[in-house]
Amino acid sequence: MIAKVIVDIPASNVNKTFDYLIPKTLEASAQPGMRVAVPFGPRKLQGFILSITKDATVSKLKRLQELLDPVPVLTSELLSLGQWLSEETLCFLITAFQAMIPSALKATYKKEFALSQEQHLSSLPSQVMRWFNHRTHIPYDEIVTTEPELLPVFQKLVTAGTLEVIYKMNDKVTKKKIKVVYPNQSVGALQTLLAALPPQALKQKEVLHYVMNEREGVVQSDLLTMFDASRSTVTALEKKGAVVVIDQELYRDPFAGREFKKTTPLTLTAQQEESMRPMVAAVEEERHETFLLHGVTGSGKTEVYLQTIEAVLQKGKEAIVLVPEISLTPQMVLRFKGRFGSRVAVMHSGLSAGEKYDEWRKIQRKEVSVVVGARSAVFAPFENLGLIIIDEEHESSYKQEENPRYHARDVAIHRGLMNHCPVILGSATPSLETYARAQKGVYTLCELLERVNSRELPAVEIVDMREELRNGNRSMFSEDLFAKLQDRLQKGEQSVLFLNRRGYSSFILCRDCGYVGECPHCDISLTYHKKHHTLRCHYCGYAEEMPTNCPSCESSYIRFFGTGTQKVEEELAKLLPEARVIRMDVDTTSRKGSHEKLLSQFGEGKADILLGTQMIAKGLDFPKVTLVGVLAADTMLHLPDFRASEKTFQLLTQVSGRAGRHELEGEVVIQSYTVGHYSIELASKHDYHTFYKEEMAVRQSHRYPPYYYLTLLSFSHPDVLKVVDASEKCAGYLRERLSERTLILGPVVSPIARIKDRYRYQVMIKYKNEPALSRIIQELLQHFQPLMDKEGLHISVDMNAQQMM
DNA sequence: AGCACGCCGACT
DNA sequence: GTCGGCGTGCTC
Repeated sequence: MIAKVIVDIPASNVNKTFDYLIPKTLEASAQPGMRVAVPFGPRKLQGFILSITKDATVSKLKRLQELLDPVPVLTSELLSLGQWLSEETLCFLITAFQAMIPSALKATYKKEFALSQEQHLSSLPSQVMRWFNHRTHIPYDEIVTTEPELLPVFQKLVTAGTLEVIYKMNDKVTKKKIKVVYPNQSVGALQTLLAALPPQALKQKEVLHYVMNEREGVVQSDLLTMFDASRSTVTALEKKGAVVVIDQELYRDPFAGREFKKTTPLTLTAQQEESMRPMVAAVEEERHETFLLHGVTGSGKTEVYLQTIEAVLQKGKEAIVLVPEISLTPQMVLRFKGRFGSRVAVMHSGLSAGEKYDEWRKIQRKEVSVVVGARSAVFAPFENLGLIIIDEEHESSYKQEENPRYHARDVAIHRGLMNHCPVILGSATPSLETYARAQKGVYTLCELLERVNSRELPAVEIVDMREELRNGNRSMFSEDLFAKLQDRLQKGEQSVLFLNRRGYSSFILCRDCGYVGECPHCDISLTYHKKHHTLRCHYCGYAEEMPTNCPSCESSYIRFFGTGTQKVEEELAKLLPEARVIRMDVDTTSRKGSHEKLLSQFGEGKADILLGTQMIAKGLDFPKVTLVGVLAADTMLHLPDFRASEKTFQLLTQVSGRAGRHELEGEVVIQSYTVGHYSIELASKHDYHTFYKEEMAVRQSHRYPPYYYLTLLSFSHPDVLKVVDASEKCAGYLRERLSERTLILGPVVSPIARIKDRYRYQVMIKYKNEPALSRIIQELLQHFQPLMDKEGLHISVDMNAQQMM
């Protein structure tokens, strides 16, 4: 039998299957979707079996070396989904498959030198022999980093046959194994065996006496500490056939030992009930349908999800819930764990690679029926999928900005289609694309326009900060906001202050000459890092000491413009010294679990003001919060992005929704320098529908999505002339082949003109109907392949660009 | 990706 | 005359 294998190299010339002979011994167990180790040239690589056939396309076959999984890691559905994904996003097959499995299953490769058979150390030159002191294998990398001039010597010894090169392949993360001791015979038989033990075998007696009643097994290390015994005691018992020791895979449960308060379904409002009915119907009928659940903040979308999932579980099926990374908070997880207990797996970036793997294994082994996770959880290997939910559907984090450049929403809908199951997109501020589709009837629109507690949405006041400045207020708090903060402080109520991080990033600036610290390799300003007192580049990792004097004019008035939040915190301390402030930003939440800790402190009333960035905009739900302040609403409005208005509207709406969710009434103050702007104006009125109409008109007149599709080609090269030349040629190539109604813009320089010493240009394609676009771009890539290989030109394609960078 | 094979300049 | 530069093409 022949296995068609796709190997672990993302390159166009190996983006196809290779045939391998399946050894007789593995024939029974080899299955499509398994990872395998295969010889590839002189190396040993990981690969995936795509299919198994009788005959091969080539004659000289190698045999596959090893099966790396007892059961396939890719289900047959995922195998075909990968195919689809690679066509849809124009990525290599291997890249699509790698995105579907936990990174712990990725292979790492190592090259080593070892002495050949029948060779003796003494035949080595002394400077090489030194390396073989106390070991038989010398890692290639070690020589490269410490004594690269010795490499040719090693190489020569290889050609001479004295040394050989060994290619090693390992899993990235070793599965945590634990030894468990089980009784190996009936209690009666063991009783006899126990009696027959020699009298001096005290430890064995004790241990066996204990183990024989533990049919569930005992962890060996526990057993040994319990009786102060050693490994040999257990081995002796094993030899006598009394017990058996089994290596068992151990789950690292990040929620181990945590109690989840069981919650029961809440009574639904009439609106919730009405929205849910068609969703449950689709679940019952196992029919694909995409729903847009448009519910204002606090309208109880989550409860609708939970009860729809309940219907899925009733049917014995499984559900995927996608949540944006940033709102995958413990609060959120608790709601799901509280309702479905141990039937839930949770996948988010806060988990270690090992923990992620363990959660994934729970899905694979059918130990859970619900997964709550960020973007990549859309690939959960369920085989009986009954529902996919995407919460906060509009969030940009659902788009992966590296290969494969997929949007989780598209993948979800495709999986829904394949599995005959409904997909629910939920949001208070749906993306224009989604809402437009709902309007057209492509998706079923369900609206929840009332909050569950019938509370009014909070009153929102917009403050013109230019006015404040004219009146001599140079602080970052308007008089109004400041007065309200004081008021809450007096009443013992809580406030949330929101600062948009962008535009406030922590660059350094010379106040004399205007010098801004920039990365020498990337056209981007350096970010100040407090912990190392260095300036670092976000893109390439370049770091330098924080200068004491301006590198350009020697002035000592060089200072960094603090992390925004830090600065606000300082000012708060000056103006409201009695206020207890909790600051949440990348600096204070980088440690594991600190995010959670800070929030629970705030929830317990240990602070009066929560000050933070994006990360506090979502999902927070604290009864005592009655004031929300947005310090600068328009910092992201001026970004070079046609979605800037939409993003501003979404953010302001989300933030406003944090106030007055319970008994106490809430109030919101938005400070802005662009008060007339419709996105700010309409967010303050909680008026999504008018915003939708206005923004749609703008999109139509500028020919942007959802009226046009948008594909972005990016080019990069160390030589600016080369990249301009290449991108012009590509634009020309496209102009010749695409229809006249399609717009091809550029090439223009990218918003970030240079990263890691490579100059960047881009070409934007706006189109309504271009059925052959994928094929044409594929041909373009083929056509320019020689240029990419020879000159080191990089071309990246984003078939559904969300960001212009 | 990594490696071997292959064709043109400065060296024992 | 050879060692070695990296351009080209292949890996089942």
